[in-house]
Amino acid sequence: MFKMASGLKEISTITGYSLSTVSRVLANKISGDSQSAKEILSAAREIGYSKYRDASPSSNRILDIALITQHFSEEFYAYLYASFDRICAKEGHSLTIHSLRYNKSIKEQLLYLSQNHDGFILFLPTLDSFGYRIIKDALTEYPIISIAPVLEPIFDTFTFDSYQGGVLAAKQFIDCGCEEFGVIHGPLEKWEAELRKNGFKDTIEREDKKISWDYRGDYSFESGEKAFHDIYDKKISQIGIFASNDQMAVGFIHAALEKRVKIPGDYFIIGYDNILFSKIFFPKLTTINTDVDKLSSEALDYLIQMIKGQIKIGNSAKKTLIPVDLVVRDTDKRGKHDKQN
Amino acid sequence: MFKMASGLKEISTITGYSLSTVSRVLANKISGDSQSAKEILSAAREIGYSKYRDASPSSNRILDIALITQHFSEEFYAYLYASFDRICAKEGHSLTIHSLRYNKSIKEQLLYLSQNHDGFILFLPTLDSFGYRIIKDALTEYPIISIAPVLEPIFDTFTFDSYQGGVLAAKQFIDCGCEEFGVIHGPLEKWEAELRKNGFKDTIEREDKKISWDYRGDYSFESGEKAFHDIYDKKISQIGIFASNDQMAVGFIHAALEKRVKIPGDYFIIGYDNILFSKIFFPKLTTINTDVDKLSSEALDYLIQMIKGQIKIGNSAKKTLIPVDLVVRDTDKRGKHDKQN
DNA sequence: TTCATAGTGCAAATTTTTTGCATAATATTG
DNA sequence: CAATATTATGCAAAAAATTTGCACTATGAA
Repeated sequence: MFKMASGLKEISTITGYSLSTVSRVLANKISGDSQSAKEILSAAREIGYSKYRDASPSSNRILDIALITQHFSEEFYAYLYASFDRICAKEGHSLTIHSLRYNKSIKEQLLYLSQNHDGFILFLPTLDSFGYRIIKDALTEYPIISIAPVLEPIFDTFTFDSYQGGVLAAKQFIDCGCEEFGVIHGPLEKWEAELRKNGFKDTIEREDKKISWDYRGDYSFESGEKAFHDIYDKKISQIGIFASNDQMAVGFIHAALEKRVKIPGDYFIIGYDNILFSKIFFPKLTTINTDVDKLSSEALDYLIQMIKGQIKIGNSAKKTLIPVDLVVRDTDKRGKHDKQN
Repeated sequence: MFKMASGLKEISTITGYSLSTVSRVLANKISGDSQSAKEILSAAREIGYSKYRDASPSSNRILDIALITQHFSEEFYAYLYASFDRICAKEGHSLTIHSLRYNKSIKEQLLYLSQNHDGFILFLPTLDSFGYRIIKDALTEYPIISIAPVLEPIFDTFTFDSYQGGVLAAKQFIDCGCEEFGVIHGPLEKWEAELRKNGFKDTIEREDKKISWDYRGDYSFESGEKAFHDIYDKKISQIGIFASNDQMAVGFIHAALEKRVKIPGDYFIIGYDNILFSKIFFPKLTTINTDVDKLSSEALDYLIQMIKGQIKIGNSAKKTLIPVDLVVRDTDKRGKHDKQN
């Protein structure tokens, strides 16, 4: 098996500093910004000397950050991981990705991970407040942020401004002279789906108009198809529809095309997410785009400040909303030949 | 900051065994299968006692396995991660995912990771033999397997049987009475794309027929569209086409439908990968399915045996091919109402 | 120039880990 | 079933690793 003697002696040999100096750096008795400290910390990390993690988080040493989630076989997850990794690499830190196991205690798993990492980014959309509470209590003083949308955050949270997404969709329809409005909801239990819809609804109502059709979907392609059949049977048309995600929007369009219904024309639709297929398939979907790199970058900067002690870990959890933007393609009122933005 | 005294003393207190016993377990002087060893190793892992990794890899302790790749924002990566994680969870081990950084020495990054992990699964499709050689030399004796398709593997390698995929596609067309055959290649530098095509070609030629049209794509949706325009301009039709991946197949179909060309009917097409959209869009794509769970499971079992010393780490690299299967949907000759399999 | 501060190495002090020895528990064999 | 290995265990001594007191050096501010 692969062996590597680890200890102060080895670090001392590698760096050329005496045992005492090495010891003091690792015990935080020498400022982490000094030349010696940098060399010693980097050597310590390299040989895997574990006590190094307690040392000088305020210094410029490489930080080990864990993104903690539950894997899901969806494009979005691949995007999220790639984005966080890219941003993390830019800052010179190291990112590892972990999926929580349901058959084991969450607390135990996180306690273990906290040994090898300097801070956590949580993305646990299915965890409830109770679960977050347990984590908070198990790891007081440990730097943790969350990027999952929740109503009452326990940790400082960075999420997309879903409400604003709904507002943008509504404004676009209104600007284009739409008179009728409809909504395809996401699943009830998803907090961000609720916000998307509310942003849309509130904006429409502020203009003294109202939502004349709605349908409760579950984010799936199939539920988008069903939504179309619902509205088609009701013989409603000439309506601007906001779907809570692109999959449902694409499902809606797909079902519509089979019935030779025109989009845009008979129906106008705006989705949410800007998935790969929304820009490939015809007609190209107008949608709300989320800038994942921006989320990663803000979240990471904040976490790093926390780790370095520049932000203290408190009990109140602040929420930061990352703006989203409208990508005008072909399915909103204006159609292909009259773009804006 | 979060603190946790670590040392034999603490482990001794937790488990109730004497310091000597704890020391001996961690130094492999007591068989890893004994009751005491299990308790001590598990406590050691929990408190993050680093030397525990040198101890008893042959025992039943939880193994920490690293999946090492370069993140990419594609559905497939999310699938791969989720699959490996699921299988790993089933075996009771822990998986972490890491993306290599290009601006830093690969050797250094892997040496660091080897400190905290018991073995590596490499998925580095863009790495050349030279790069693999460096890794092998830096980590002799360390358990590593690869799941990236290469011609001359340096590490024991598990990949899908791409060649067989091509064979299956060819057989399906032949069984359906196709007389003309075409291919949309993947990019030249991708070894598995070459295999897919060769399996198809060789099978066709064994029947004394030949490929009458081919097109070099790059795996993208757009190159599938271009492929259609190429064949359409050449006025070839009534031909069975094997695309090296689903994205190109879907692009081809999409372009064809815009020209009111019939699929199946004028063209028959089989893709490769079985991506989500291939089963959603109309016409539903006949394609080659890869069983990612099977790959994960075989690869992982093998790696675990390596870690436990049941398979010795040698210099010759063996290749294991995981079978693939044909998913008959609507775009091959038989069409919707006459399925087989 | 003088003083304060931070970093350094040596060697002594302290803490942590390993090991020799005696004994207990368990498995193996005739 | 007794006799004999084999393995696990704890205590205390030995060894190894880490920390700290002290003296000294370099650097920057007053």
